[in-house]
Amino acid sequence: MSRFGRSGPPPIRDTYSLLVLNITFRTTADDLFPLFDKYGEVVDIYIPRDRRTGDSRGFAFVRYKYEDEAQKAVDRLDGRLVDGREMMVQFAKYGPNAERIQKGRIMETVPKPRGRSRSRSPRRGYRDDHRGRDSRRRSRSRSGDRYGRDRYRERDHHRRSRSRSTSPDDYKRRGRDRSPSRSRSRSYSPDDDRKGGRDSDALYYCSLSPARRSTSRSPRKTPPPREGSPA
DNA sequence: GTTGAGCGTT
Repeated sequence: MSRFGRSGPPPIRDTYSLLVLNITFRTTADDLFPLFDKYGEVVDIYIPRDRRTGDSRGFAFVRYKYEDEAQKAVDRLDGRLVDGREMMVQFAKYGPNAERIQKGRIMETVPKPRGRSRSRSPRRGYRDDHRGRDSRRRSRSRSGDRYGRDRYRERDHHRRSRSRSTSPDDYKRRGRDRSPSRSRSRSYSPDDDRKGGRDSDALYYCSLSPARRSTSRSPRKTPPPREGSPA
């Protein structure tokens, strides 16, 4: 989901995507918005996050409306010091659906209603795209060993947790909680839970997290106790 | 609380 489009991501074919790399993990889209918006009309900004922790992966996607503005932003914002780190701005090479895009613009083979020429070549010349693509998608950092171990531990923990769930004790607790007749009689309705879930229209830039700066930029040291307590 | 090559919707 985009921060600028509540109705969904805007058409990427009409926008120029820029890839911003080397940004801090604390940098948000709102931090890049004023920087990129100054050099052109930013259509949308999206920063992929981790589904586990929810933190930024260290890069962002900025979409411009015009190519010249995007090029200018690349030339200007490339190497700009943001939050103490130089971010690298460059045109995106691949689209969200792994489409090949040039100069930030998708050059997908649009289904041109050219008559019978539509189904001429089923698939051909795509072998080059399949190679050299396995380097990524692994851990987001070179410390993947640590993450791999952590993930393994997490998996083990999850397995153990599930194993514990299947223990007679838990089973008994669960069996007591849910009645066999009730579980079948009553079915939860989505409206029951989400009733009154009013969307926040005032939520323009929900990425704004001033608390981040407050906690990070304001290393407020805890007030020392009245007396030195022995450790 | 950490890390740093890369390409996308929570």
